Amino acid sequence: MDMKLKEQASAITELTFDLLRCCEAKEKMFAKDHGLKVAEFRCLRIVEAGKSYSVQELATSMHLSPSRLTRIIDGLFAEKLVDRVQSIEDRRFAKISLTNKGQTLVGKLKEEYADLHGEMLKDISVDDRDKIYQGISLMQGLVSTWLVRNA
Amino acid sequence: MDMKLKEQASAITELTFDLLRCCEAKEKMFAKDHGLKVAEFRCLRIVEAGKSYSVQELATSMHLSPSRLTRIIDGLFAEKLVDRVQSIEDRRFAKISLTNKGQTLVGKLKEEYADLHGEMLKDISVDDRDKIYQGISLMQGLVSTWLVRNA
DNA sequence: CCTTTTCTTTGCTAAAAGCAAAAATAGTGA
DNA sequence: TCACTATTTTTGCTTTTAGCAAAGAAAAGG
Repeated sequence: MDMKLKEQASAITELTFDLLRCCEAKEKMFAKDHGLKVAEFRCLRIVEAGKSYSVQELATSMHLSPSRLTRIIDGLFAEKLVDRVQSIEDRRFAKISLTNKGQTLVGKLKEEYADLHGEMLKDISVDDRDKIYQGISLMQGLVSTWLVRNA
Repeated sequence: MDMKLKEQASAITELTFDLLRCCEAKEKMFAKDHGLKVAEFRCLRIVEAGKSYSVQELATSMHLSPSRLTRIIDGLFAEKLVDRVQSIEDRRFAKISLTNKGQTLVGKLKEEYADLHGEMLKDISVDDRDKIYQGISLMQGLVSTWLVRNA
């Protein structure tokens, strides 16, 4: 009865584990090729041009501690990729946003990172790409809600 | 024409990125709950009972440097989870294998880690689980071969 | 034998990350 | 008002993760 679940769970566990290792290696390569630390790349990748973020927001969406984020932002600030201003409404909050230089870089990063994936995906069928999308989408949703419940 | 590819690549890039962060958080929680460092958990997860591995083999399959592996194995050895003996045929090689204690632990780890995924997967249909499997399987293959070509 | 190659370890350094305490600010109840 | 509490971020410190380059040890070939 639950045998099927157990089997599928095992198989998915294994695959996800391998995928994770590969994707980490991939991220590391990409960041290095662009003169960024992995943490910086990961951070830049989630900030959108024009929006501003608190340290906490960034920490939460990156699954890291606020103190860790302060350090990552320090680095980006030093490279003039982000601005950091105190919020006027509540001066405890920082407002982190991309500088012009940051926007340009992030635009390029997103484009090139998508191109890299395009390169990987170009030789398979549209259908298979859709299977990848659906599968990962489902999985991402599950892991995400599991985390909320269990963290 | 290639518009479809570009779109799909972007979407998959984004999703994979999010999935990665979540799975890393998940691994970290799991390792911590079992009194292991993340690197130790990752290493234990790939060694099978009865088999023996060289440092290099482990390094390659974990996408890490041999020197890093030496240190991880040091830790596991200190906890008496693995044995490390010199190969008799070629004494440059180390032969890393699980101790009894290690086998017991790894058995438990694998079971519980699969259970954790079973927990996540239990409320969706067999069909959706299969979609996850297929999607991740395809993606893992692509990233893996991309890495071989580009590393 | 001597040189070269291969596998692992060691010493050192950098990057990644968290914890606990401090600092700054906001909010609140007496 | 003012003392106390809560929130947000930063700082100091430590741990974990990771790689590089050199050293050590063993094999392989000339």
